Amino acid sequence: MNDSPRRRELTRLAAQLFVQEGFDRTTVRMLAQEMGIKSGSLFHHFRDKQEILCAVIEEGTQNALAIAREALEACASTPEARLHAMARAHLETLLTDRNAHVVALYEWRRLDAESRAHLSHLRDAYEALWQEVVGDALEAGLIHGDKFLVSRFVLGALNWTVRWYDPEGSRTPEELARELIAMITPPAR
Amino acid sequence: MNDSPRRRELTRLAAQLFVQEGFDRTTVRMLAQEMGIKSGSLFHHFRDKQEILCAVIEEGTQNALAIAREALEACASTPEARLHAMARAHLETLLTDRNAHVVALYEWRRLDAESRAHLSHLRDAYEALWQEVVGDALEAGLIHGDKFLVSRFVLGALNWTVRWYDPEGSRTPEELARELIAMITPPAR
DNA sequence: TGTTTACACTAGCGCTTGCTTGGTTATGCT
DNA sequence: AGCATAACCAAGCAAGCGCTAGTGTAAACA
Repeated sequence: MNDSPRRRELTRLAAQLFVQEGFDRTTVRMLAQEMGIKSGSLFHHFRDKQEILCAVIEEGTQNALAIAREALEACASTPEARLHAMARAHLETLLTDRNAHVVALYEWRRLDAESRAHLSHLRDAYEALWQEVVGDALEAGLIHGDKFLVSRFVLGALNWTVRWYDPEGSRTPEELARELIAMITPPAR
Repeated sequence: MNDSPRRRELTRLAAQLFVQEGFDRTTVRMLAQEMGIKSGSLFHHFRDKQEILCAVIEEGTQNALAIAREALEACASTPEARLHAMARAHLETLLTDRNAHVVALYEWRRLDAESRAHLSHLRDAYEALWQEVVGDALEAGLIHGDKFLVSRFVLGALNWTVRWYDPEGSRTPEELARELIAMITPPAR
């Protein structure tokens, strides 16, 4: 019941369906068909439908966390570079792992109590990373305001992009990140 | 089938249930019970379940639009005052009409094609208002960046507040609006 | 060679869903 | 008084839901 390569693949397919139809409207039969098996076979890989949702969100969040940490290690250590790296990493995960993140954003409330508690820790770790980077930028005088408030405003702006951002359009995540950081930092430095 | 006072009341109750349970998990029987009638009677007021969702979102959006327009008329005509008035109005609607807005944010995709088309116009009108105010602030040199991009970033930051903002907490919408505007405007003016 | 393990199948149980039907009661106008 | 209309109810249909039980099969291991 733990994670096999097959389960990974199924989780990816499930994420896609959850985005298209929403969690509640996605039936186990639809999931099974998309996976090329019968509905009964699905419960060999997942205990119940809830566990599929949990798996989708967990993988998405874990990827986001990993990518953010890599980005921080790879970039320069100036507060501005770190801020930019975080924003860019966030936007890139939002694209490469789009389905999982849309599910995490829109179907969070369908999680039962224990799944939610488990995943909350992951999400909190990610937000703590943001607060750390934002805090450093504040101390350096790069931006101004309250650490938690700024973190939340920025995360909101970034997450909202899934509503309007078109990957086929002219802007890259790199540019988008730069424009966001430019918006909250004074023009003359 | 059009809007009676009773229908208004029912719409308000529906919004509350949709927030608690989500649209798909809210059954017509739950709706009816909350309204103090039997499930069959529900279809005297609404053609089908979809129409209830549509009514909830329509009223929320129309209120937001009205309140934003009032706020703009009531405030000073400087770009900064107008920006602040819009942010504050948005946060206040998000509070007073919280249920309807949460539904609009999270259950938008459950709308069928025609409802969505109808409501898109309302939403576009609201966003156009923001773009106008942001555009003026840009021309006045108050903020910098792209008109559409800034509008979307700001709207994202504001809408995200429904995830974390606690009305019982120490911050008022007024303060929150001020802090957001401060974040995107250079400190020295 | 015999046994285990992983994965899939068929069949269907018990329950809930949105919505309809056909009829009853309350309100208010003429 | 007579009538129209709005609001409601009890009962239930057809479809679909998540999930279970029991079985088959092919590869991996002893």
